[in-house]
Amino acid sequence: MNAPVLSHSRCGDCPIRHRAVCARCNADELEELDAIKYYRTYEAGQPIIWSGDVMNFVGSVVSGIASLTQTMEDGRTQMVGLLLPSDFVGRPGREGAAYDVVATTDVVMCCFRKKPFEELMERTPHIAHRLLEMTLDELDAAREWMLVLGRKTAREKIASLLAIIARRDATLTPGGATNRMVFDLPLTREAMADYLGLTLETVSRQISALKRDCVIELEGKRHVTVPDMRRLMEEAGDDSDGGFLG
Amino acid sequence: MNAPVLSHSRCGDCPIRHRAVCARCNADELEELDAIKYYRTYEAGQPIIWSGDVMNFVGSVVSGIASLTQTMEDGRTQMVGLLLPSDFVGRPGREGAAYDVVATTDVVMCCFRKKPFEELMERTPHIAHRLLEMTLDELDAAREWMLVLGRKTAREKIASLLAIIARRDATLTPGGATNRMVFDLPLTREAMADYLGLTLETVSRQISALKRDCVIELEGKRHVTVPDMRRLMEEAGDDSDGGFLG
DNA sequence: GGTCCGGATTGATCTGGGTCAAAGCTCTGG
DNA sequence: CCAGAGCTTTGACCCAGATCAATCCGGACC
Repeated sequence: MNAPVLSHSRCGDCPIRHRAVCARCNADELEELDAIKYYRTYEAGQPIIWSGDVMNFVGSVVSGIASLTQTMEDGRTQMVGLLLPSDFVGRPGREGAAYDVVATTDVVMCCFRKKPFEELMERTPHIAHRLLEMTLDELDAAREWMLVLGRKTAREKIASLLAIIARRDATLTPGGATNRMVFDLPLTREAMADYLGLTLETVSRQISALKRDCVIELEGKRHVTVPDMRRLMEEAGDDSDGGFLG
Repeated sequence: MNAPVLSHSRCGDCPIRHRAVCARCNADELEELDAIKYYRTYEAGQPIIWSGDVMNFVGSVVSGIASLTQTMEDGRTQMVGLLLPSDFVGRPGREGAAYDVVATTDVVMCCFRKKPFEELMERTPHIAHRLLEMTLDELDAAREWMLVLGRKTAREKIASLLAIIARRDATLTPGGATNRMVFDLPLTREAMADYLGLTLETVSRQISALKRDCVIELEGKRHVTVPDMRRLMEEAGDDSDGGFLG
């Protein structure tokens, strides 16, 4: 069931190093990280951790998408975070996991054994500092999402989700109008519903509505073109441009 | 408009020291904190910081309640955090504030000037460590709240809020049944609505319903008695007891 | 080709919570 | 004592989104 451990590679080569916890490490520190580092793969749908389990590692997503979810006894579930490549998983200094972590697509994780990682962190202020930064980022994202969940309409929720995914995933189509974007939805309608606090039927209807109104174009069920990001941001009820338009 | 700076007092005397950032500091470090520390008061309703403002301090709430809110252009607002005594405000390493912070009741804050605080943090790993812990706590709270906002019914939302306030504020009535609790609501119906993603009318109706069903007793509009916390937790749709029952 | 199966879409209907409106409390100040 | 302001409650009605149910689509596999 557990996927095989992949080959080691120098931490400096890690494909996510630019945003990762080790971004500012010197040679000695990288050496140490390499010693406790390993890669691990998970198939789409596979659980990575269950809420309450003891977590013996921390790490970053290298590729694929994982989600953090909370579930009530009666089955209602709410996704509380989306882990995209370079996002960090794990809570240094905490024993157990606080949420279920599930691989939404096939996922490759870059993991560090927890105990030695914490020891290294103890000795290396800039790693603790970087972790604090990343945690503050997550906190901001969580709180932004609270506004989406608490106050936005279904249509605005969908637009907000598309905007977030575009911000992280999409490539500006070169040469075209500056604010055209193209990407693949990494989530099923049901997963979107769980993220947005909606039902999958409502998600489907609102996506159809956005398509009908030419806010987005769809090719198949997953491939999305946003002809005008500005328009999408308006639909999201978001005044700021999210930092990706000039 | 700005409230007067209160008298200094040794950091060791700080009434919130038990949970505060300086909980583990030695004498030298406390000395340093004292040098950059001051108290500040805000009246109920007064803004403490506006979203986007440059923040030149960090600090903790000593007494009173403040709230973090986000507002859309059309006026819809969502409270994204409740700051109770001992909670930390401010984002070390960040320039601006991310949300509006408003004093919901009269508030006393224990503040540290930001620049020197950050320098001290740079030199003092356990402060950075403590901040990371506190930020992780906030992240957990935010994500727990996402489940409330996304998936719970109005009645469950109210019960969840009452449970949270009880957990932080209430005293177990000594001698009585072990799980009886009494406290004062520190929020108006409107503020509750903003926290819960509801309207104030719905909040009022659901509180009346909980009263009618004997889940709570009300004396005036703010003084609440919970005769059986277990029952309240059930109403909140929360299987766990939140850690305060035997 | 056909059949299965796991999404996704679309329609019909229902309902929880929003909206609009009218009182009702309680405190302050004259 | 009354008047007014601010908060709260309650009622009547409405609508966005949930629920229930019927297809539909596009692979994978025989």
